[in-house]
Amino acid sequence: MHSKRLSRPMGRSEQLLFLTDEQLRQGIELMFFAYRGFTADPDRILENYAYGRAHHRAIHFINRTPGLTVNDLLDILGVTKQSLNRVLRQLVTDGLVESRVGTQDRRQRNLYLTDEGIALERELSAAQRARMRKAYSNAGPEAVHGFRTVLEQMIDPAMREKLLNEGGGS
Amino acid sequence: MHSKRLSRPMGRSEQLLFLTDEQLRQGIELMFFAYRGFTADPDRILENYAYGRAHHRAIHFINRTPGLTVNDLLDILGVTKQSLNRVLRQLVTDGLVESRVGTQDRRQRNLYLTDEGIALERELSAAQRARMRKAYSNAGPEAVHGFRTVLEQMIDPAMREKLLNEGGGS
DNA sequence: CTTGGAAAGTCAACAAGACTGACATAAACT
DNA sequence: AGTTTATGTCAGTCTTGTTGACTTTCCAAG
Repeated sequence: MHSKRLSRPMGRSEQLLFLTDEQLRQGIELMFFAYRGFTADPDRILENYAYGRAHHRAIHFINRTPGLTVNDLLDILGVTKQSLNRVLRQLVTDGLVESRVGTQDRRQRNLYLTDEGIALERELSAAQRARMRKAYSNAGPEAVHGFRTVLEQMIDPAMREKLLNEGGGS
Repeated sequence: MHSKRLSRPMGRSEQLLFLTDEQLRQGIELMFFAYRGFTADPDRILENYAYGRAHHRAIHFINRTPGLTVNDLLDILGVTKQSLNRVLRQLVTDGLVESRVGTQDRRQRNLYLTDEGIALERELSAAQRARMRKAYSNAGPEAVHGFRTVLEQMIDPAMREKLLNEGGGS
């Protein structure tokens, strides 16, 4: 255990980390309320389009990695193909997502946002980034680093590896 | 780390915080994946009881504040009373929650966990605390402080006030 | 005291978005 | 040729949200 030293004197590591059940409970509730705040803005926007969080997630990751396959998206989102397919079909029908037959492997479908899809993605991510930016600014750079460090630890190990194999940590 | 160039000169705080869209996007995805990890353990446990996340939330907050009214819980959870009522009815029927008619105002119902309810709450929160404890330990005390600071900033202001009026600062 | 409105809670019906299972098609692999 | 893989679809179920209509209880104005 790599324990960072604090400026003030401390006892055992439990004390250092304030790992009482009460402290942990506060952390748990913080996650709950913060996640709700985090999704509030996009949820409001999506109501105007008769879409839901599922559509947002699909749009987000297609935007991040244009040309990814349905299977790639399935791995990221962790839902069933039937569930994803309903959402994807709507987005393709509505002209927000384009599904092109793969070039090397023609069983695959490569997914891309259309101009309209890009426009919605911008609207959604702008709102979410604004909230994130405000939270970061108010908290300060040291806090942001800690925020990221703890959150990374909370991700399921298998998923964390996948992310590191592409996103490239800071 | 590929640093993006901005079109305008950065203000001091922005420079410090690296608030590029790419950095913010990483924060957004971190929230998404971390929240999924955060709820994974309870979700697994709840399957054995044919309950869902909604039941977990109700149980959690009844345990935290025994005797709270349905309206109190409604304010915390931010769902409709009809939605909460279904969940609550199941829990009462199954003998995990007791609903006592209010003493001063008999329209109200004060909610308490039964021994069985307390047992399930323990099982769920033990799993969640274990994950939180591990994340905290791996990240270190300074990171934990930053984590809490940023998350607090992400909560909707109205909700944050409510929490401060009871939970007390760290 | 009565009455009318507001508040708390309940019942019923419906919708979004997860799930499973079965099956179809096309392409790739062996 | 036969099997596996990638994708898509149909049908049905479950959880958990929603709205609308309703009862019971409380309180306050007449």
